[in-house]
Amino acid sequence: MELNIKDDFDLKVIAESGQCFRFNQINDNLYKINAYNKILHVEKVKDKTFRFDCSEKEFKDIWSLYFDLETDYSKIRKKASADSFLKECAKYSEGMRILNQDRWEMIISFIISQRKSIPAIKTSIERLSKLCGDKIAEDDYAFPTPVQILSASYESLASCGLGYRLDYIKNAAEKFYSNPSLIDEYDKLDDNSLFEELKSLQGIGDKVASCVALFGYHRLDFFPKDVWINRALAEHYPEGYDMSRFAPYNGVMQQYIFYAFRSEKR
DNA sequence: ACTCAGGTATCCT
DNA sequence: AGGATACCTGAG
Repeated sequence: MELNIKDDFDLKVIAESGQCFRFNQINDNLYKINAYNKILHVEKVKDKTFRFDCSEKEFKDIWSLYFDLETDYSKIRKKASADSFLKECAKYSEGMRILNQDRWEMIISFIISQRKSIPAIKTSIERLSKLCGDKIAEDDYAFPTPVQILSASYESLASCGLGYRLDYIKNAAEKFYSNPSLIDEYDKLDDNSLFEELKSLQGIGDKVASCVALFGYHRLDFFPKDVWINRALAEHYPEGYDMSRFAPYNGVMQQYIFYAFRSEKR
């Protein structure tokens, strides 16, 4: 199906914003997404017009929410004009959206992310999915469920390059296997309680908890601080960065800074 | 060969 | 509360 999207929607910006690890470029205007046990190809066919290789029903049921199409991102982006550096970042990052991604996948993916480069994170996730996730296409595998991870042998999991994070992942799998409704119950919590619950998991600290809250629970006010953000803030806000100005959209501002600053400095 | 990567747990003071 | 240090492994 084809869709005209007037609001901010740039595949490259989203794919390289670091919020997703299974959203990859095939060629200039074509991207492939692995999410929610499905493969989706999205092609930009002309300005503001995109082709999705799925039915209208599937789009309505899954992808509309995944892309957060009900939220007006151009409106949020304009708020960045209140700050000169953010204005510049937002302009560079036009087309950014915060995806609604699978919560369990975000928990494990961001546990994996610690002290890894983005390519290395992607490699680990692909290996893990191929090892124990459902086959959903010719050479594509869904992200494994808790029980699928628990059913895999320790040696086979270790071969996914997870390193010391493997024990964290197994702990999380046990916790959510024994209480499958917990993942969605977390969504009833307010931001601070959610943050504390996530941090109670082994291997989840401030940064990973913020990422899971922002990208899995769509709490748009979380502002994950990674090495790039810390460098950007040190360089541009030596006196300190004031979070209160952009509430409740600090997380969107964080994505603007991350994408723009990392693209420029890398 | 060697450094560093979207950090966190643990052990200090 | 805040600072220092070790940590599996892959990508450049």
